[in-house]
Amino acid sequence: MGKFSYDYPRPALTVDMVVFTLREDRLNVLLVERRDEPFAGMWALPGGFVQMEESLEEAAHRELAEETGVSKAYLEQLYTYGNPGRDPRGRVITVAYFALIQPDTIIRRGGGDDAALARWFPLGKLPPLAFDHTDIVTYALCRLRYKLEYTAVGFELLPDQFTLTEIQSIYEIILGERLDKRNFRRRILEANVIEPTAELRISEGRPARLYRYRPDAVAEVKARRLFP
Amino acid sequence: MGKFSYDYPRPALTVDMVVFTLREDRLNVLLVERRDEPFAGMWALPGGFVQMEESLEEAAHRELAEETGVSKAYLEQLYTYGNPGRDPRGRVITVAYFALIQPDTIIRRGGGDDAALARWFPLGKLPPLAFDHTDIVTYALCRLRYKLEYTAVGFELLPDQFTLTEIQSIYEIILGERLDKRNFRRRILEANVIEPTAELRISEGRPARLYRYRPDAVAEVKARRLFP
DNA sequence: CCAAAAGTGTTTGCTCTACACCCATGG
DNA sequence: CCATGGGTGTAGAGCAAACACTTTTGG
Repeated sequence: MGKFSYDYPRPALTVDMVVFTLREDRLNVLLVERRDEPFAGMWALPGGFVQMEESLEEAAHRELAEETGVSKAYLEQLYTYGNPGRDPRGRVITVAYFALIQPDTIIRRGGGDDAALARWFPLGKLPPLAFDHTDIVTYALCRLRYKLEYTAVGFELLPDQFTLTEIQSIYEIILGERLDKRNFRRRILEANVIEPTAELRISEGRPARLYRYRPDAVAEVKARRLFP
Repeated sequence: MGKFSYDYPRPALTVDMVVFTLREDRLNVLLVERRDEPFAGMWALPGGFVQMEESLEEAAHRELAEETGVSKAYLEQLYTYGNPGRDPRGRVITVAYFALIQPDTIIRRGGGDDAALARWFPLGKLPPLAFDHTDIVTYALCRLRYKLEYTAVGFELLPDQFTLTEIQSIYEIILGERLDKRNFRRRILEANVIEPTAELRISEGRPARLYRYRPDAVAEVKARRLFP
């Protein structure tokens, strides 16, 4: 490493978030409209500068809260993008995160001082994005699908209590394929990551047992893939 | 994202590499001895500052070449570490990479101007490391094992031609367990990632067929895990 | 009693694992 | 001909996939 000098010019450092949620049976991504150049008027991932006294994860949580009002979310570091030229104004490195939030979380559309208009877009109907953000979204989706098969991350997209049919439909939406009801139920119950509650959800048809995620469940599943 | 100002104070940005190779039937990590404070005299991961005109990956390749003379290596981004306080001199974010290089690659021990003494250490005999580098090595090993099961990354640790017994022992060393010879051979051949050459390796006992990695093989294996 | 969604087991095929002997060469 | 490492197949177990009907409630 040699002489460790601080006199070099430094790139700027930001965090950007790919925030997923479920709306109307589709996976959606949160985007904000840029007010300033470059790419003014285009949509972009929410994000911002990392402050000097906060960790990267804290920066991600803070930016998410500032721009959307969401204070609790599952966050995971995705990848760090640093090609020169990805920002026309100069050298900007961004640490990308992906976030999962529960449906019906209220998004504050343009609350904080740093906030622009924030909107959900269903995947597949994304507008052109600023910077290299389309690449980031593509990679985030790939990672989400991959993680879903090996971990219990799908529960982050559900409210605290949910029916088995609801969680199955989460998996079907994200993976983009239909799953067998009996096999799915058997596997998710054998995986021991959820437990039944005493309550039922009453709607049309026969009431459904409500389950909750077991907080003590191991996040990473060692054995073979859980799902599908 | 709001007002995109460049007047904020900026953290410094480095890349650090966890370079793995095989030596004497053990997985080894390359470390350099620090000459300057802080942690002068301690061992650390090779790495250095990202220049303004190079990508992160280019920076990693350049630092690896400068400090070790190694110009060709498999490189993959691992994780970005940015806790305030990880460097006592100020805010330094590091993008960690892991690298795999073929055995018997000659390491230049202190060639370039930026180079300190570089040495291989077998895993399990690592000295205390500077900064948070022990965490980084631990995570890199975890990721290497994980990737080995789902991808064909193990070939990066082998010379261009190799015998089936040699690649099996790579897997055994990294995974830390013995594998069944027949099952291993069947699976690796069915995976279609290697092809036989016309040559044999002659040593003690019956000569062994040499194989080579198929460059057109898909790196990520979609189906079930390949190995073990 | 009808519509709507919840809930429930078994059979079949396939994949993974365990396991032992013969082969080719050099000395 | 002996020592050394290379190379090969099969049987059994466990896991995953396909598949259809009964149950409970509200209207």
